[in-house]
Amino acid sequence: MAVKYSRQRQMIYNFLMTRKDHPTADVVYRNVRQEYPNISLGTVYRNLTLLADRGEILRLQVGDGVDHFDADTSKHCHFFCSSCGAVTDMQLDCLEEMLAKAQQKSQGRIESQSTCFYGTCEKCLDKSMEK
Amino acid sequence: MAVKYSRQRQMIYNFLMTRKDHPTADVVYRNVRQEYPNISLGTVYRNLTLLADRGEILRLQVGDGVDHFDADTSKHCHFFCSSCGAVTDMQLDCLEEMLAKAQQKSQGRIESQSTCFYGTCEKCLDKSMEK
DNA sequence: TGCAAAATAGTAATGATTCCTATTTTTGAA
DNA sequence: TTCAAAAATAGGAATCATTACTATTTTGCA
Repeated sequence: MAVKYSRQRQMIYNFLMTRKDHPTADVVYRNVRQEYPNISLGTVYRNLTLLADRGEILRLQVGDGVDHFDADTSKHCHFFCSSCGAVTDMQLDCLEEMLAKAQQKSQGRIESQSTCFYGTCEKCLDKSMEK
Repeated sequence: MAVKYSRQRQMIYNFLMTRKDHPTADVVYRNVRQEYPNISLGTVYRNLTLLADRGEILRLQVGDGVDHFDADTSKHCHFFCSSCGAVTDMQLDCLEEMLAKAQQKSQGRIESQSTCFYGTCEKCLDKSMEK
């Protein structure tokens, strides 16, 4: 099943590259539709899954019941604000080391890792101060 | 909304304590039903959510589309085998340190962390060797 | 250019989880 | 112990993110 080019997939990927807020499939759909009005939601889902399966993007699950997508496939962590639902990047330099340690401890083969921190983001902290 | 005792919740929690394989709500339901035949699936979901919200159990999302639950709330990581779907525990000693580093880097308040490794477990590696 | 493989749009189906409501259980106080 | 308010339950309906289906269109190689 060789992958063939499609304008829709290109637009989905391009859109994802412009965003650092880890949009959901529905957000991708609503945005791409502005430029390409009759793209279908199914196409968005199918292509996000295809891109994720091929390792070109990341699928994130942060616990809000919806999958998020990230065009940045470099090793990094995420932070989920349980107050506003924002998903942000976090760079931590110990990830390589952590993966190595895990591989040592495991009898299986470890291929990837995902870390998410939970709490309240700066903006939401400030807002709760104001009250 | 004070929490009142219920036999159903007690059985759900007791069952979860006996298991180290991080069962899903449906697995909890099917097992608890053996001893308490007319418990309802909604009750299982409601209580798992209540227990998780109160921090007495953990809700895990490993990417298979279903939530898993863990009665072990101590700091540890998980490993998800993408071949058989098993979820196992992994002890890594760098978690405290990692949380501290993350808190340093973040302007927000970090409350918890979740790490999952992905790959193929020992059993599945062995099976694929046999062929 | 012609054609098989792949992709799409649009819609229906799935399935985990949540919601709803009448009834039952729990628990603190009289 | 009895009573009543608050909380919980069973059972079923509803939700909603995601996937599956199918007729049609697009892609890309020979």
